[in-house]
Amino acid sequence: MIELKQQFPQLSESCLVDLKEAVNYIQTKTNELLVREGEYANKAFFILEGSARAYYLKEGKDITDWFALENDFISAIVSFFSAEPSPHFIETLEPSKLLVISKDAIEELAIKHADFEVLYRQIITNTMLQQQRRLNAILFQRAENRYHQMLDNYPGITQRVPLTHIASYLGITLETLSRIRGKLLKS
Amino acid sequence: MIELKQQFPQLSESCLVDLKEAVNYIQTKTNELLVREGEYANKAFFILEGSARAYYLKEGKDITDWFALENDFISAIVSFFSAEPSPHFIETLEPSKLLVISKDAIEELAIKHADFEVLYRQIITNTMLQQQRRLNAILFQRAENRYHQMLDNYPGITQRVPLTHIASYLGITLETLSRIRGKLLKS
DNA sequence: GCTGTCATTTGATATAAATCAAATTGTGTT
DNA sequence: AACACAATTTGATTTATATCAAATGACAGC
Repeated sequence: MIELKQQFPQLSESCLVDLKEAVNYIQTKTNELLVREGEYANKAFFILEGSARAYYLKEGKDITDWFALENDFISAIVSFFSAEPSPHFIETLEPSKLLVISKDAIEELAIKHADFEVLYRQIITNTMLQQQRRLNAILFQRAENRYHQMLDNYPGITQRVPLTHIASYLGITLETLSRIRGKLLKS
Repeated sequence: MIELKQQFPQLSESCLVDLKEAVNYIQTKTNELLVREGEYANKAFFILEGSARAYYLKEGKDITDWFALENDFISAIVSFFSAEPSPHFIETLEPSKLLVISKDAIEELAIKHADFEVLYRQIITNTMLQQQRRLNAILFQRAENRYHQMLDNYPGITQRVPLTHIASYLGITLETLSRIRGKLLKS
């Protein structure tokens, strides 16, 4: 409870009480699957500690679609929001502590508590805006700039996450990323 | 009123009454600016007839970021949702009939009417999912496939919108698009 | 401390698409 | 119809990044 209050100070007491009822707390090791491809992934995860990624397999290749670090939400958004089987897997990238909440519970909370509804809408909106930025980066920036931008947004990510995942997230190959990093060292 | 009811059959009568109060009806010619760069673009537009695009100027180049046809919403999403000055312009692409509604009015309606709130959240969610698809297309599909996908999603768009805009939306140059179209004719 | 496996780097070549430049087609206006 | 101007096509060359292939580095388990 105290924890939730710190994480979501904008929520009212009564909302926090109901939220506490609705969430489950779990702990994981590295590389534990939270969502599998094909599932109806009606759960969202909030990362208290550790990290996770959403990814999918495209012609056998593992493509990271989303990273989440501390205080981020992560879900298999396609399945979560459109109630289709998930194209995404979600896995932890480090030993992690997570809160889990079902979509039904979220919708209930949103109906009952206006402040929760605002938060929910904000999270969706922020996700959309972040995708907007990512789209922009991929359309109009060189691989090198995208990598630097990523370092700005997630400092230290290269120490926490294998480079393959970072490369596929940036839409480049592992080799290209390696060359970019190599060039950086010299200058 | 009758019009609104047809456009939004999921909304309750009382909500439709308030919505009617909140919207303005406007008619435009081709290439009329609805939003200018730098504005605080706190308006959303619903297209009854015609079409519009959101675009921005990137190093002098005109980049289309979003198309809207009949029954689509369009807004300068960055400014609309984050209350920053808009990087986007919005202009009509054909003579159009539009509904205009302010963000404040939307927020009020969302507080007062749960059904409107659901609709609002759905629109944001759909925008996010569409961006997800677009990102995917740009990351993993050839220019040629992206063009065909666009034709599937917006049949007849090439007759309604200059190719430059379609090219920049797809993240390719006008010349490349022209070659793709040329190749298509031969096969 | 060695060994095997996975992660990363480095190298050579191929390719989709960009860029630069010019030609052609289309369109609206007096 | 003739003109100007915008939209589109076509051509030659360049470039960023992918792909294929091999070498090196790092680290977990014996």
